[in-house]
Amino acid sequence: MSMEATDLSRSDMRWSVERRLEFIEFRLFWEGRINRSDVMGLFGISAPQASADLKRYQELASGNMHYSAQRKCYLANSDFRPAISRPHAHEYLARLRLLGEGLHGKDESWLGAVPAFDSTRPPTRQVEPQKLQRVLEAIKGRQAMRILYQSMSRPEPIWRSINPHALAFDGFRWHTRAWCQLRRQFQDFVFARMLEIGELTTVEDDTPPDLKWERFIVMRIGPHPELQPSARRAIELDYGMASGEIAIRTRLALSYYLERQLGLDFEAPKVSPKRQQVVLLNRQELDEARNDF
Amino acid sequence: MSMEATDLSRSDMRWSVERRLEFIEFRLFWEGRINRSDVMGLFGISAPQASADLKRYQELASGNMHYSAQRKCYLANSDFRPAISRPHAHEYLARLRLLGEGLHGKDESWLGAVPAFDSTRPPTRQVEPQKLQRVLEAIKGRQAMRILYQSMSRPEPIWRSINPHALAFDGFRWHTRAWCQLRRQFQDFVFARMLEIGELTTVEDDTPPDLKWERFIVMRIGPHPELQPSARRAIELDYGMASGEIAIRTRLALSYYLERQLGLDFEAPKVSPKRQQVVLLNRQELDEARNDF
DNA sequence: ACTAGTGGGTCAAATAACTATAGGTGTCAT
DNA sequence: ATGACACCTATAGTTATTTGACCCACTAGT
Repeated sequence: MSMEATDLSRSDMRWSVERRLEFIEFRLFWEGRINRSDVMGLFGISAPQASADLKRYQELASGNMHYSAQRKCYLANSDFRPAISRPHAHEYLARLRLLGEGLHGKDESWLGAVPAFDSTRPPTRQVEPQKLQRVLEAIKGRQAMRILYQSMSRPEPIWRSINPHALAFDGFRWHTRAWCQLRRQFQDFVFARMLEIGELTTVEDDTPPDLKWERFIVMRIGPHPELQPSARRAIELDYGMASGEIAIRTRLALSYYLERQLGLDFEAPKVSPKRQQVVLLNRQELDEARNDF
Repeated sequence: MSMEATDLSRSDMRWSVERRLEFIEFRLFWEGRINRSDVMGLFGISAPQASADLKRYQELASGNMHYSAQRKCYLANSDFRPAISRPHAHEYLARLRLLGEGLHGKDESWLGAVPAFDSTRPPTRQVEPQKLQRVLEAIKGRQAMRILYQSMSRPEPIWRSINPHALAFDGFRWHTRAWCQLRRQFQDFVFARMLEIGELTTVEDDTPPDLKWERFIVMRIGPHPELQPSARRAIELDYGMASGEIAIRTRLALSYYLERQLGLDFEAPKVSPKRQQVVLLNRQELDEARNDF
C-alpha cells in the first residue's frame, strides 16, 4: 500500500481497462452521455464486462455521472470533473478530422454523436508508405539513397543520390531534408516529386553539417499596421498575440515556408490589411540571419 | 465454429491483443525491428505475455520477421507483407507530429527510433475544451447560446446570441458556423474570439437553411501559366494534378478560406509564378455561384 | 577463458479479466 | 398489459495475464 500509493506513473489497472475508462470519460465530457452498448461496440466486450467498467468508473470518479432510466444512458453530472485524463480540444478535433477525411470508420471512432462539420481540404498528394519507409531507413542508417526526382529546374526527372537526415512538414507537403550529391548542398526533397526510389548505399562520410537546419531564428509578427483597432483586437486573439505581437521560433530551413504560409513576404504597404492581416516585425533581423549562410 | 468462421468483421482476439499485434506490425513496417521490451513497455504487460504476443504474430504472419541474436531484436524480413493492417504514411506522420507538438509523451508513442524532424508551426490559439464542449452541446441540442465575441468591426467585444449548427476548420483556425441573431445572417465565429460563453437557451425556430454551407462548388486549379514546363511538372506532382489540373469540391462557405490558403485571389498576371505557383481556372464559374447568394 | 549482463524463451501455478447464460428491474411505445 | 429495450446482477467457465523460476545465446569486460 505504501509503495504503490506513491507510484503514480503506473496504474494497477491493465492497459485495456484504462483505455476503456478513458473512453468513458471522453464521452461523458464531450457528449455528456454514454451507453453500455457504446463501450461494448467499440471494444468488442460483453455486456457484463461493460457494466463492470461503468461501475468501476463510477467508483473511481464518484458523482461524475448518473444513470437516467428515461434516456436509457448515463449522463454526465453538472459538476463533472475529469478524473483520469485532462481533456484537450485537440483530441476531439483530431478525431473529428480523422472521421471527416475517411481515415477512420465510424465504428472505430471514439465519437458518438458527430456534429455537422467540414474543413478546407487543400489538395495534397498522399505519401506512399513504401517511399516514406525507405527514406526513414536511410535517415536511421545514415545511408545515401538514389531517387528519380522531378526538380523545378529540369524538364525531365533525373536520378540523383541524396543523403537524407530529417523529415519536415512545410504546412502543406512533407519533404526530406537531404544533402544532394549532385549540387553539393542541402535541399528539400518533396515526397510527391520522388518518382522512384533506388537502392540505399552506405555513405562515404563527407557531408558537412546542415547549418540552415540547425540554426533557429525568431520571427516576430503583429497585426497589419493599417488595421482598425477593432480588427487588431480580433487578429491578436486569433494568433494569441500578447502586447501586439507574437514570436515564433523556427528553423531557418523552414522559415521560408512559414513566411509564405503567413503571407509575410508581402510588405505591409503593398497589400491591403483586409487580405493580409499580419506582418513581419523584424524583417531586417531575419534577412541578416539568412545572409549568414 | 461454422458461424464464427464466416464472421470476418469480428476477430476472435480481444481488443487489447489486436492492438498489440497491430503495434508489432507497425513497428516492423516502419522501423524494421521490434523488441520484446517495446511491447512490454508500451502496454505495460509482462515478459511472458509479450513473448506470447510475438509468437502469435509470428504464427499469424509467418515469415514476416525473424529474431536476430546479434541485434537482440526481431527484424522484418525483406519479403515483409502487412498481415493485419494496411500501413498508411498518414498514420506514421500523424504520430510524428503528435510527438513534435508535445501532445504525446515518448512513452506512449508508437514510434521507437524517432527521426529528426520538424514542421512549420503557424501560431494558433488552442481551443479551450470547455468552450468547445458548450458549442457541441448547443449544436447537438439545437440550442441558441450567448457569447461575448470580439468582432472585426466593433472595437469592444459584445454579447450576442447565436444558433450554431456546425464546426469547421479553415486550415488555420476552428470556428463554428452559426446563425447570428443580431445580424440575422449566418456567420463564422472563431473560437479564439469568443471571450466568454453564456447560457444555452432553447431556440424559437425561425432560422432559415444555411445555403452557403449546404451548397458545394468545384474549384479547378492548375499551375501558373507562366511557369516553365519543368516547374509545371513539379507542381503537378505536388498537387496530384492529372492533365494539368485538379478539381476541389468544397462548401461555398469554406471556399473563401481555401482561396486565400492557396493564394488563388491573386490573379495570374499580377503575381510572379515563383511566388504563386497555382491559379484558379474557373474564376468566372466560382463568382457566378457566389452571386447566387 | 571466464564472468556478468542483457535480451529472449519457456514452464507452472495463481489471479484478473472476460464470456456465456440466465434471471431481474424500470421505462416506453404499442 | 405486453413486449422491446436498456440497464443490472450472479454464477460458472474460459482466456489472458502475472509471478517466479530457470534456461539459452550473444556481448563485453576482466
